[in-house]
This record gives sequence, C-alpha cells and structure tokens, in this order.
Amino acid sequence: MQPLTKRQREILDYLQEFIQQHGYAPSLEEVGQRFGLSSLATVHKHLTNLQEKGFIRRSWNRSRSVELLPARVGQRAIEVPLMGYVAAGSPIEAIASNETIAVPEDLVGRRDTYVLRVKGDSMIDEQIRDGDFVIVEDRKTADNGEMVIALLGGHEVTLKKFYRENGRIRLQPANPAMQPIIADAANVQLQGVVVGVMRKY
Amino acid sequence: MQPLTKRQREILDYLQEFIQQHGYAPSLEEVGQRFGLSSLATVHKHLTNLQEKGFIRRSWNRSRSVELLPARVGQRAIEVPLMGYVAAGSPIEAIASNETIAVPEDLVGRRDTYVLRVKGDSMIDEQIRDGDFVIVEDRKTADNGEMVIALLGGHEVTLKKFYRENGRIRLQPANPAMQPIIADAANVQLQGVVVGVMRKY
DNA sequence: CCACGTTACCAAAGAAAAAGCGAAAGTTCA
DNA sequence: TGAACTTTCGCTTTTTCTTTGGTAACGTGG
Repeated sequence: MQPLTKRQREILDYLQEFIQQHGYAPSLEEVGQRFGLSSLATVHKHLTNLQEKGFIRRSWNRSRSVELLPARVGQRAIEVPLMGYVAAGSPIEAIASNETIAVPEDLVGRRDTYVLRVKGDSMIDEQIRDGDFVIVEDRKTADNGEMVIALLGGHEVTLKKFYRENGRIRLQPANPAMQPIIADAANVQLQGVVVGVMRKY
Repeated sequence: MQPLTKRQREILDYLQEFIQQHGYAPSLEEVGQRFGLSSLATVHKHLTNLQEKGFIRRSWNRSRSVELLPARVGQRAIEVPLMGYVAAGSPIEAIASNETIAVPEDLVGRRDTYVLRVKGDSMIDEQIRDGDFVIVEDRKTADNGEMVIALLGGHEVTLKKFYRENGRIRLQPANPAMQPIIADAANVQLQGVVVGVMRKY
C-alpha cells in the first residue's frame, strides 16, 4: 500500500476517529472545519488521494459515504472461531453458533487456532481466571509445562498444565485446591496448546 | 455494509433502543414523533434506506415489523499505540518508538486507548503477571475498585486498584507482599483505567 | 538555476442525494 | 367494519459532493 503524506495521514486519522465516535463518516465540510480548510475542493482532493492510495472507499456522490478499508482497522488481527467453554473437569460446552472473535496477529501461531472461554478457577495460579479467553493452537503434542486442552478417556475435556512422567502423563491444575490427574498416555489426547490469553473488564 | 448518514444512524439507534425497551418495534408515527417529523413518508423513506443498506429488515406492510439485522459491529481489531512499561513503584519507561499493537475491537472503548506492558508482579492476585499487556483507556477519573494507572506526585507511575476514602485515595496493589499507598487526592493524578489484558506465551 | 511533478489551497457554480411535507390509498387484524 | 399501520405520489428545502480554474510552495533530476 502506498505511503501517505503528512496531511493525508492526519486526515485519515481524523476519519477513523470520527467514524469510531459517531458511527457515521464526517461530511467534507466537517473535515474542512477540523483542519481549518475553507474550500471543500481541498478536502475532496484529499479524499480522492486517500482513495487512490487504497485507504478509503467512497460511493459516488453519496453523503458521508467514506469507509475505511481494512488496512486501517484490522490488518493485524485475525478472526478465529470461538468454540465454547472449557472448565476443569467438564466437557467442552461446544457453542453451536459460528461465533468468531478477533485476535491480534501476534497472539496467533501458524497453525489452526481457536478460542475458548474459561470457566472456573482451575488455573488461577497461572493468572487465568473465570471468563478469560484462551487462545489455543491446535496441536497433538506438547512440551512439559505447557498449558494444554486435553481430552481424557474420550469424554472429559480440561485445561491443565502438561507433564510427561515416565510413560504416564500428569495434568496439573494451577489451583492448590485441586488435584492433579495422572493417566496413561493412551487415555490422554491433546487437543491444543494455550498460546495466549485475553481478558475484558 | 454500507455507511450510514447522521440521520440514519440516529434513527437506527432509536430503533435499537425502542426494541430493547419494549420488545417490539415502534410504528412509523412513533419514530416520526421522536424526531419531530410530521410526515410519515419521511420516516418510511428512512426505514427503506436503512433496509437497503442492510441494517434492518421489514415484512411488507406489517405493523411494527422492523427487525435489526445482526449489526456486525465489525468484530475487527484496532491498532493502538504501545506506550511503554508500567511497574509498581517506578516511572513508566516510555518507549519512544511508535510501536503499536493490534487489539480486538471489543476490548477497546470509545476513547483514547493505549497499551502498556506490565513489569513485576504487583497485580498478581488480579491475575495480571509480569509481561502482560494491559489495555488502558485514557481517563482522569475512576470508580472504586477499578484498576488504574496513577501518577503519584508528578513522577512515579504505578498500576494499582483505586479506592477513594474520605478525601484521600488508596492505591491498593494486588499482592499481599506489597503495601497500599495512601495519598491526598491532590497528589494523585489518574492516567487511565485498565479495560483489558492480553498475554502471550 | 530551471522545468516539472506533487501537494496543498481557495472560491464558486452545478448537480445529486438526503431529508421533509401533506394527503390519499391500501393492508392487516381484532 | 374500524382502528392502527404502512405505502405511495408529487413537490420543496437542505445538505453534501463534484468540478472547474487558478495560485503557491517544495523537492528533484538535469
């Protein structure tokens, strides 16, 4: 995408701010006002330039029809599916809906990634609390100490820390009130590894 | 989805509010009344426009048949500046660079928002650990119990929980090993309120 | 230093879209 | 059937966008 001039950048930033705040785009005059431009032609020219450079889109002759193109708003985020809830000791409650949630690009690995919402405080000592979103990378193996989503005996899904101990596997909750699970490798199937956390207040 | 004009946005907002409150949509006349429009034709036109732009749906000639379509409020992400580090007890180390980081849109409020990286474990009991990113909304006031970025005596910046106690202010760390700070309101200047957390493993 | 392309501006006219008005006709449903 | 609504028609006013025709400042390759 082509580089912007200083003025163009300022105007683009203003557009974004305005749209964010009002839910609709500013008119040419409002833009002009903001920057002390007395001629609409000037504003018009700027918008045309921004459009040519691929930062915005406009419908011809439509009022307030400026739209920001994705480069501005969300290029560096990735839409990943929100699959459901995990809690210690209970199966994933799959959310049927096709919900997705935006996740910053640098929280997402290369592979298939999805998001689960945490239920309960089983990982409280790892600073993951009830209601947090964990970003999970779909993997069948993990290293010791990684946080994993594991399927136990084909029916129970939990969020735990993973340790391999001479042939067996220990799934360790990060909550002193809860007991670790020790199981044969054959009974444990990894669903994925936690690569990030997001929380909203 | 096509952009809205000012009026269209106002009307859409009203529709949403009305439906939320009453459980059914307003009649054309009620909409007109709300906006001081004496002609139903005007209202009708607006609704038609909203429908064409894909924000609502109507059944032909049915009373109060307006439905809001999943106003995909852009589950996108927003690029916000990464300002620096906060730690309990030491000034913000401002990062001079113009780094930014992508944050899911629903973690960002309307106002100016930025991101700080947490240093130290002063908020460990609130499940915020060293290295986490906190999303901060630029605000000068806070409610009791909110997590804030506060400037103490003009030089020291910390991340603490905020409590107002008869004229004074208590800044409470969420770590039993650390002491709360009690100060005159005059000496405490709020920089912002934490609205979200992100962590990367 | 100059020609040239780019960016940034201004003023004003012309044109389309958006927003409104009133009245009348048509539907739906209890 | 009548009350409660929605559609439509013809027209006016307001708001916004587009265009035309210039001026001025700046940087770059010649």
